[in-house]
Formats: sequence, C-alpha cells, structure tokens
Amino acid sequence: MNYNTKQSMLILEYIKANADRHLTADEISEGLKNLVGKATVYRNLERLCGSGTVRKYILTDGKSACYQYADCEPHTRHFHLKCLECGRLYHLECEHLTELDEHIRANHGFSVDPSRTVFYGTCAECMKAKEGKAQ
Amino acid sequence: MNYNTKQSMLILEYIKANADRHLTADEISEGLKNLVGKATVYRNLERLCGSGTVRKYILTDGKSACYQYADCEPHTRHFHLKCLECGRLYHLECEHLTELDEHIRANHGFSVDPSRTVFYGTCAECMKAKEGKAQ
DNA sequence: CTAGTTGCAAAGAGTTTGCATGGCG
DNA sequence: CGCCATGCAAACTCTTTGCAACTAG
Repeated sequence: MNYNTKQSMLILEYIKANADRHLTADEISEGLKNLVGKATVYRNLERLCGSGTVRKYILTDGKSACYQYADCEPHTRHFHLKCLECGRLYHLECEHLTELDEHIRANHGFSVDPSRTVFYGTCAECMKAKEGKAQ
Repeated sequence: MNYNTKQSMLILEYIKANADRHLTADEISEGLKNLVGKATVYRNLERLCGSGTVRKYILTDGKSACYQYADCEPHTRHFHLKCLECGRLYHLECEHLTELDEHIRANHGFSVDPSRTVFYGTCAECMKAKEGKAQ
C-alpha cells in the first residue's frame, strides 16, 4: 500500500513548501490548479495525518479544517496563537510554555498536546487598532 | 427587539440547567423533545453568543460546535481541557494560568481569551489506561 | 397592530463515499 | 497484472436562509 502517485507527491510538496502556513484543503486544491481532485486532497491529508506527517487544526470559525506540515520535532514545545480579529496565526516557541505543560501535568493530571492546541485571542496589532478606534 | 418567547426561554433554561456541560445544537434540540425547531435553536444560540450569555466552542472533530452557559464572570481565568482519548471536557481554574496569560501578553504581545481557548491532550485516566495497555 | 420569532424546507459549505477508470510497482 | 489511488458526482452533516404564519408587547 501507499503508492507514490504524481498527485500524492504534488500534495506533499505543496504542504512542505508552505510549512509555515496553515492550509485548508481548498487552498491546497487551488494551489495545485486543478491538477488534483479535491477528494484526493482530502484522502491524502487523512493519510498524512495518520502517519503524523501533517497536522490537522480546527479553527474557531468551524468552517474548514487547516493542515500543516509537521516538520518540527515533537519535543519542540511550540504552541499556536490565532488572532480572532485578523485571523492571523502566530507560532509561539517559549520555555515558559514547557513549564505550563509540566504544571498542568503535575498539578492537574492532564497532558497537553501543543500540536493540537491553539490559543485564541487578539494580537498586538489588532489590540492597537481596537484602542485607536473605540477606547 | 428580543421578545421572550416560549421557545427562547426553554432554550436558555436548558442551557442553564446543563451549565456544566458542552452541548451541541442537536443535543439542545433533542433535549427539548421537538418543542423547538432546530433552526430556532441555532438562531437563539447565535443571539445568546452575541450577548455573551453563552459561549461557543469548536472541538477538534470539527463536526459540530458546542455551546455552554457563560455563568462565570469574565475575570475568572478559567480554561478548558479536552481529552482527545475519551472526549471528556475538564475545567481548569488556576492562578498559574493567569500568569500564563500575562506572560504571553507581556512577552509575545498577544492577549489570550480563555473562554475561546481549549487545551487538547490526554487526561490522567486515559494516560493510565494507555500505559496499562501498550507501554 | 407591528415587528421580532418560529417552523419548515431548501440552500450552502465542507467533507466523505461509491464506483469505474487509471497507473504504480 | 493486481491492487491501490484517482476523479467525478452523489451523499452526508452541520448550519444558515427565505418565506409565510405566528405571537409578544
């Protein structure tokens, strides 16, 4: 099983080339200009998620899932910050977060998976914009 | 605007009565045994979210949104932990998290909204179960 | 009486699935 | 050549919307 088809290679290449972004199935499909059918994109993404090559994120709008190449080692305690105002996604790498993880594990008996967790809130730029407008 | 109809009151009562759970629109609709149409449930949930009475969560399956009565004051820094194994949802109230919030704001210029953020991972029980089985 | 609310059913968006065709190994 | 992968379209799920009937104030 798992043949190397032209399409599956195109999909993986595309995701690797955009490893810094969260892509929707639609974006991948359109990025490959109809070289690959949408159903195939979904089937490949599912497979890549299963093998751990790609990670799937569900964003708050709940409309579409996002996928990202999982190039970083699992030990990199790396969280995501999603701005609810502008929609931008930030990557957060910080030892403080490792501590958080350990704290929750030690004191609350829960092991957090940073690769699945997204913090929602407001980024600096949007906070400034808001202050300028209203308050 | 905003009439107090029989249906809207039933929905709010039901959500309040289940303030400790995350409910899907479907669960609410079925909990009210067809006393309220599903479209009405969605419309009321949208309104209640808008007024801040209810909070909406998107869970990792990405299938359906969950709603919960927002009885806690906004100042209660209270996060949610969702176990990816058993699906249970835990509430986490801890000063350490307040600190986390402040840390991210101060050092990363990002204001986290705990009411929108869900930590994904594995709960103590499921970790035990996993250890018992495999490792 | 008037405007917001409901219910139904149809429309939408995103994702999955069935089935015949195509292509990797 | 066998079997998995693909493409298309239909099916599915959750949610939203249009419209006529209804009802709170």
